[in-house]
Amino acid sequence: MSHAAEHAYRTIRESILSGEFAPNVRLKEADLVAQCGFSRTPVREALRRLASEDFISLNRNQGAQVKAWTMDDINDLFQLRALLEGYSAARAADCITLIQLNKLRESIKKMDEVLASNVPADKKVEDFLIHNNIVHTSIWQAAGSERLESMLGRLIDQSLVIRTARKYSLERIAQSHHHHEELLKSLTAHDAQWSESIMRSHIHAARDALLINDEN
Amino acid sequence: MSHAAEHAYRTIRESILSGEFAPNVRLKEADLVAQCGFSRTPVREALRRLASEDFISLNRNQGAQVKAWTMDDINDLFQLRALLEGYSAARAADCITLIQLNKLRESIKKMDEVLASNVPADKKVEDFLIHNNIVHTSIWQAAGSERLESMLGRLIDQSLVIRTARKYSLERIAQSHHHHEELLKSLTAHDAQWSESIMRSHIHAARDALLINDEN
DNA sequence: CAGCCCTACATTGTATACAATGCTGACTAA
DNA sequence: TTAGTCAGCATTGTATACAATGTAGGGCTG
Repeated sequence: MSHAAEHAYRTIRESILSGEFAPNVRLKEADLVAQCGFSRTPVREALRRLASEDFISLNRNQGAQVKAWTMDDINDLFQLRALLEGYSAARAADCITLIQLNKLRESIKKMDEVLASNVPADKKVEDFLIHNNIVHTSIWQAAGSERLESMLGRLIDQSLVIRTARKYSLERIAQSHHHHEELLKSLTAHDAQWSESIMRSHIHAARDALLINDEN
Repeated sequence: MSHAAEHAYRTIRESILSGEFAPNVRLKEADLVAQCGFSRTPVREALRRLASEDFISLNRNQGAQVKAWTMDDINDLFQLRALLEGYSAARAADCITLIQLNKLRESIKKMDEVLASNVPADKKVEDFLIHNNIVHTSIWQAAGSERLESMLGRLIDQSLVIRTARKYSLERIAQSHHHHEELLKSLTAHDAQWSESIMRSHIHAARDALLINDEN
């Protein structure tokens, strides 16, 4: 994607993720042009891409609208994530290399350090999520399917929409961390079934955490 | 998608599927404009969409190139299809309605008629594939997840690229038809595991058929 | 003669003007 | 009063001109 279009894409996407553009709000090209400073062409390109990634819906001659998610959508999303991430873990178990395992171990160690560190809880959560993300993408890569990787990437992106403004408790994160450690064991043992099961649990637990938070 | 852009999209897509645009061929905007009669704007929009659907790859300032598929890609594609279509069948088994079951029965009956009819083999195969497609999409719908539906839609579209110029033998199609009949039974019984298993077999058999053909 | 740079061209990226479309609200007729 | 129609406007769709970028080929230099 070219420079202006890429920039427009990121800008609009961030505005949706941050909640600035609320669900069901209509996005007019002219406004977006004013906001990000490029002409309509790259803005339109960004909108098409956002539509293909399910952030917005486009209706002919009626412009773009930020998508609203129902509880069913969220459940659906996590069920599919559980299925695909589980599959990804199983495949990774079969063919993960020592180098990849070491990288994984490294990231998990960093999470340990983050949890043990003496920084504010918010910062802790933020840092943790960064390494969490690395762990997951590393496993996708180890699974060795670009197609699977891109499908999962999209699903994760979509779940970011939901996560906005949610708080993760430190207890939840500690649980999540235990999953990671078990995952490292199962992958080291090259045990596909074990890896798949623990990964599925991990995703289901994440969904549970979100839905619990939602009731606050 | 708007009229001109939609038309350009279909035109280019058909040219790729038919093999007119061979793998690794570079697609220049100017040529495509000449071919489909619209201006560059809708053609560019079509190219972006085709890229997001993995038909082509785009490099900044270097235009579009038709994607080439390796044997690994094909295997990957069908593995993911087996996983997702299996999941879709399992979900459908849980919640399929009598009306949906009747529609399915109807399509399968039509396939029966096609197989029993006295038309040329080519025409038979073509008609069969149309109803085959209806059966699959009906099951996705019954599964009740739009996200799953759209993911499967993309995977199927991609497998069309491979199918180009392949011949399906009537024996293979008959086998496929047996799967459909068994699937109807398992769904009628609301048996999720059975439905998932038979669907997975169905997809794996389809892959096998393609790869066998490839060796001719 | 080989390697590098530099220019000209081919191609894509961006801006903007113009066309087409759908919506809103006022006016008319039953 | 209300339903329907039509004009004007707001907005998106398309075409095209211009800018930026990458590439190829020739000439220069060591």
